[in-house]
Amino acid sequence: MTRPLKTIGFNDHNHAECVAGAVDAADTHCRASGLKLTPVRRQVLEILLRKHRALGAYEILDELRAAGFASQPPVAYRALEFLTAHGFAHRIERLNAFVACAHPGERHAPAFLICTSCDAVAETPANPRAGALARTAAAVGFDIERAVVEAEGICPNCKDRP
Amino acid sequence: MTRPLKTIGFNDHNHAECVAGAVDAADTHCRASGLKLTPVRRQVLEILLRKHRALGAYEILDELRAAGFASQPPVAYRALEFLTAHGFAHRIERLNAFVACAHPGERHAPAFLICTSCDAVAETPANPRAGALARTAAAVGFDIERAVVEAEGICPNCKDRP
DNA sequence: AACGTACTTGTTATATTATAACAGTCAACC
DNA sequence: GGTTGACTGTTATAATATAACAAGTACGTT
Repeated sequence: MTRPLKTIGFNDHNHAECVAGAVDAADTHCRASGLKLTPVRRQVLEILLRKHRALGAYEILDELRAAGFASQPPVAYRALEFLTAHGFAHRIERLNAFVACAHPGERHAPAFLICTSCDAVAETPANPRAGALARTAAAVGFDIERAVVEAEGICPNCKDRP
Repeated sequence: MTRPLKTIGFNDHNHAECVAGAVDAADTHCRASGLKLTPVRRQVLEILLRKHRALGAYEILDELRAAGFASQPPVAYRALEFLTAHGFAHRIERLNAFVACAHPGERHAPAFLICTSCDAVAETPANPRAGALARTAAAVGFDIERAVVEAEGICPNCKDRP
């Protein structure tokens, strides 16, 4: 039995397993779609998954360097472009940072909960076609193609232990 | 008689009047609240209102320079900090840019429609406490303090004249 | 008027985030 | 086995943002 309300990112879990599983899933998806999960890309995905929070491009670059990869900015940015383009990671506009995707593979419209106390970022599905904004947009004739939805606040863990 | 559906930012209007009115409103609000709408701040607000789109800090800086003000980055950033802190302007995270507020004065939670074709930005009221994201947050015990909601797409003007 | 205080501005320097441009590498395909 | 296209490495630089401190200004108090 699953606990859906706990699956959006603020709960404890077996992290090694979670990382390996997500990398495997990305691997499988790439194979199936003719995409190349090259060593740099895989490494960046693994870094994001392991840190399990939003990382700036230059933090990722430091980790890449530590892992023996090239460490010039374009290396990180190109890997991140690949990962975000194919839904394996997302950019958090508010933080100029990146997180591994919680629901990789499927095309989806994510929304994020950002804890301002511990910097944790949780992803949750959004529906750009529902809600007041979608109705407003429709009413004025604006066609929404993509939406950035990032809520900042205090996560349950930080609330419990202030 | 007003046309409420047309008031969110994509319509034509008497722009000189709209700028002057908004600056006056800010002026009045500042006087009433003990805030200082200093020359630089007023000028930045006027620049934002006149351009009527999202402007980067360095674009604003160029305009400030043209108007005879100091032109080092902190000058612009400080004015923008004042204007955004008091609700006379908003930061658009997606664009690293700023827009004049469409509903200055009142404390409010704005959402934005950003046209990817003509760069127009329209503001519309959002309610962070309604909607699916708010329910998800409540369900997991996340307290939302602030939300970034920025939809990108094609505005009615660009749709009509492609 | 003289003073103190809080805030605002001007300025220098630098940090942080991101991309352009081009040369070299590699794997897949014909 | 050569061509092609994608990926990587590297240099350089662009774009966005802030720290730190000196100097000026408004304003209430004496």
